[in-house]
Amino acid sequence: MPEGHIIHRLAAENLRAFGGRPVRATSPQGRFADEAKAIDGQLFTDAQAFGKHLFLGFEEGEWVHVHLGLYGGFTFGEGPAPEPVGMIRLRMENDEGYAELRGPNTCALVTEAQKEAVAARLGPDPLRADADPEDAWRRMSASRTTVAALLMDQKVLAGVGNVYRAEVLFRLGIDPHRAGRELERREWDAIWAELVALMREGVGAGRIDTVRPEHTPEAMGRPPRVDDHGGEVYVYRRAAMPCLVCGTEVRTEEHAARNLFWCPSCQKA
DNA sequence: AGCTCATGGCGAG
DNA sequence: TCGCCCTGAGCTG
Repeated sequence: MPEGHIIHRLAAENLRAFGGRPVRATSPQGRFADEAKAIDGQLFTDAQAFGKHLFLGFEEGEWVHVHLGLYGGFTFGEGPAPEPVGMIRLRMENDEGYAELRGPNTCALVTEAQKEAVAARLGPDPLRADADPEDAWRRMSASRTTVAALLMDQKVLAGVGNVYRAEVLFRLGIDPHRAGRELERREWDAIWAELVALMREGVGAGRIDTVRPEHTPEAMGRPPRVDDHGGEVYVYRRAAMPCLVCGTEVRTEEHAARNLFWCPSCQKA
């Protein structure tokens, strides 16, 4: 259940667990059996993240391309891997430990060229050092689509999902329904800066926390609340609850087939 | 046992 | 914009 911060974290975790050593690969579920056999026993050479896309590199030059989708996930364990439970698309093991991949939207063996093609069609990723926010601004500032939809469009920005988009717009007091072309340059600069800071923090924490110290439930004298996603947030999945800043009921609506959350009072046009 | 929901994305029309 | 794909948890009955 991942936005970009989790994918970058997984790249580091896979590299730490398997990097520079041979890895045993299997597909207990069977749906990745031929590909797992092809990489079985190779050196695990690299792990890279581009937005929500994860690439695991192997010595013969191919990559395992993973996209977790809505509910895919990795788990890591120490020691020998236990009997498979449930649908394990890919399991990797070495003498120290193992990793299991379940429910990915994508799990495919690809060439270097295919990997580059995936990276090329993505917008800048706030978590990557080589990201150029100007690419995103060009698309944003030319579009009649809403800022809410643009922030989730991976061709515009890579790695931002439903939680970060809701929280960044809240923190900057921006109405999600405004068109991209109506954004001011300074507002875009602030959005990018917030994404870089919040997502970096998310990589370290492994969860999304966006509430400023002065607005935490403790500071405000409210009962603590942590959502199922595991972080402390202003509006994401807080529909009909009081805004942590102004007390107005947080609103929700379906917006381009995803749930959008915002405070109608703090986020005005 | 069956439904509903979830931090995502693709292709068809 | 819709339907569909991936899987498991947390309900309801």
